[in-house]
Amino acid sequence: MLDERKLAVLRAIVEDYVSTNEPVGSKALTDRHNLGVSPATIRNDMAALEEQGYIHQPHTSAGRVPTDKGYRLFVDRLSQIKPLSAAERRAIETFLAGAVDLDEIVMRTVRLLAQLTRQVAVVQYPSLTRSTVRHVEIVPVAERRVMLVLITNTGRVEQRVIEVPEAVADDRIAHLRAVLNSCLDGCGLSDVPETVAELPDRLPIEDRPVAATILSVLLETLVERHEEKIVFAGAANLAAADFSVGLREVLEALEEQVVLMRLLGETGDLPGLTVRIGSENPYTGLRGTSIVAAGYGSGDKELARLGVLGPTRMDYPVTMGAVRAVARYVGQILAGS
Amino acid sequence: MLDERKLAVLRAIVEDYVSTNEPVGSKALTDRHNLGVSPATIRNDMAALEEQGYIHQPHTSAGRVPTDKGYRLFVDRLSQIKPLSAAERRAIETFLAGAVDLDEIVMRTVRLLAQLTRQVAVVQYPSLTRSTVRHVEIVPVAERRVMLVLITNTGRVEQRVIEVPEAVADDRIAHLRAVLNSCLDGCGLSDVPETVAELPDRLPIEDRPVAATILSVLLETLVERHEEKIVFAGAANLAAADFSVGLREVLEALEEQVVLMRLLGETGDLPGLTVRIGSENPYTGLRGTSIVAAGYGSGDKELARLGVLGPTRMDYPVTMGAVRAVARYVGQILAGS
DNA sequence: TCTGGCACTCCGTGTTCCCGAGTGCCAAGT
DNA sequence: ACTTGGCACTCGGGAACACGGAGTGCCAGA
Repeated sequence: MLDERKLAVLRAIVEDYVSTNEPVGSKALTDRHNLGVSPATIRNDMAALEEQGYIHQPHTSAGRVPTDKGYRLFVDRLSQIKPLSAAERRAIETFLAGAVDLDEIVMRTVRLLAQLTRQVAVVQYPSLTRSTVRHVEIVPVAERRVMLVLITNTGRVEQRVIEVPEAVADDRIAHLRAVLNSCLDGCGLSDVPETVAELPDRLPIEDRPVAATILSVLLETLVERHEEKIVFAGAANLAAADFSVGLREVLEALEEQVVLMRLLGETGDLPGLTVRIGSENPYTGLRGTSIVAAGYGSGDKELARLGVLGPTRMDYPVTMGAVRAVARYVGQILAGS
Repeated sequence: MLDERKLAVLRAIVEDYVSTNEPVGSKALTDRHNLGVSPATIRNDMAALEEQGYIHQPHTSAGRVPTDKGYRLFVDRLSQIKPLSAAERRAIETFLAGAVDLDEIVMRTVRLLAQLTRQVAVVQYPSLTRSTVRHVEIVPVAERRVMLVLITNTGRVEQRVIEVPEAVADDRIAHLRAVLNSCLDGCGLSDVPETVAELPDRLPIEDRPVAATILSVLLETLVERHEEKIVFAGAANLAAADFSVGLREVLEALEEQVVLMRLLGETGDLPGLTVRIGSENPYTGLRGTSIVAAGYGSGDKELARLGVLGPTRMDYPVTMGAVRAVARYVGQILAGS
């Protein structure tokens, strides 16, 4: 049904269209790729490809343009992820290595990815729920106020100011802190509620009200932040691409955390690398855009996701290479810090 | 030179042009505003205004459009800041009140401002150097690693992982923490270097190398963050405005922290409220845009700035009202937290 | 100093026309 | 059974053109 040559034609169409941004005709194809056959033959193949929905012509007497289905086939079977050049890899390393805290790692990552791919980059903060507790700190800041600081193994820091029901002496705070830490050190965040459940019973009775208040805030912190934080960068690249129409919608989608979450979120077929092409993606305002996303994390567990968003007409092999590489490096950085 | 009526004409031109986005002619003016004179008279006034550079006609036989100089006069002398409606004020309060930490306050503020003005909002994080130390925490995280956490009175938290030259027992850490806090509590961040300078001398000699390491990181943290953090939101509003040309440049400027800093930074004439119109602003890519900015802070000292950026053709009275109001509310929230 | 009248200037829109790229199909060739 | 060259056809997009209308500047009169 789709012999070898038809696939080659499709591949050539995608490549040419991506690089020229103009519908590609049979003549141009035989000129730029040596397919060894005449334009007429190509036309027959193109008719077949169109018949099956892989390409489409905007008007009679125009060249062909790949459809979403065509891109899909291209990504799945006709292309190979293009690794980064050594120079690019070095650039990534040096650029990311300079970051001093989590905020900066994320910030640098998203900028790097935007610059590397010349598209909009999106990075999700490492998930709280999948990381583990490194330290819990309780700090008195006023007579009846304490600050709770939670530090995770990914370097994330959460803090809350808590009103406690009564003034508490410093040594009692210190004791509570010690107990908490001995319980929670290394504990997965999703296991915290369980671990903490019967903790008040092990405390002197007079400390229980305070402890309960603090613990409830701690638990709240965990669930509240389950809706993750996401940042993006490179919006200027959108304007550069000929996004004349729909730019508005795309920008709006980018500012909706929820939409972004869903785009990055649902994981795909390839191990770790998800490509969602045009109409495949769940949000109607993004019909004309594709998403290339990957999970990242320290070690083997996926902490969060990152990716880029660009016009359907993007250079998939290069983009996929960049996303995969950046995801790996960020993982390493997080593991090492 | 500019009598009362000419000013009225200028005001009318600005108002009409802002609302219709089309060059406004003498006929339209007499129709929409009752100026009590005929179109011919208006034409004479317009000729005078053009002569002096307040308005400009794109082509012969087109209406007039305000120049930057015209907008400037309008802002300075012809308009009054328009206060928000009660409903809007309530909306601000409830929206900002829900924030739990500094990140969220800033995030909500920038979104709120974008939504309120339908333009791009820009918010600078409260300056570290102008705030004071609320607490310093030193937390051992591994054999030879400690985490330094600095909490300021604005709720900002900075943390750094530090490699120390030798393993340090917990009680020595605790002692160092106590000393640090007793020195620094309430200390203005800019005074920290001085305050801390001779601190190692007051410690047991064996603690000094460790203390020195930690202190140097602490000082580094202070200066590093002097280049402030800035966020923006509402880019979609740019696309909605008819920014057909230059959108690219504007988006690029928005992603350049440095440019944003300068835009917000230099404070202007009105107490706390800066308006920079079109070519008045320092960055060439932003020729077609105006910035309305204000300082905000808890109490009377200005911690940082916020503002909006939009086309020169913006509704200045309303925008200025919104910016001023939001700045005030954020100040209150920060003071109260 | 204001006003009505008048000739003039262009912008934007709509129309028409034409060129060229690209197609589909067919008949002939391998 | 494919492939190929030839050919008529289609249609989009740019150039040329005309025209209506909004707006102007200027002048003479009130």
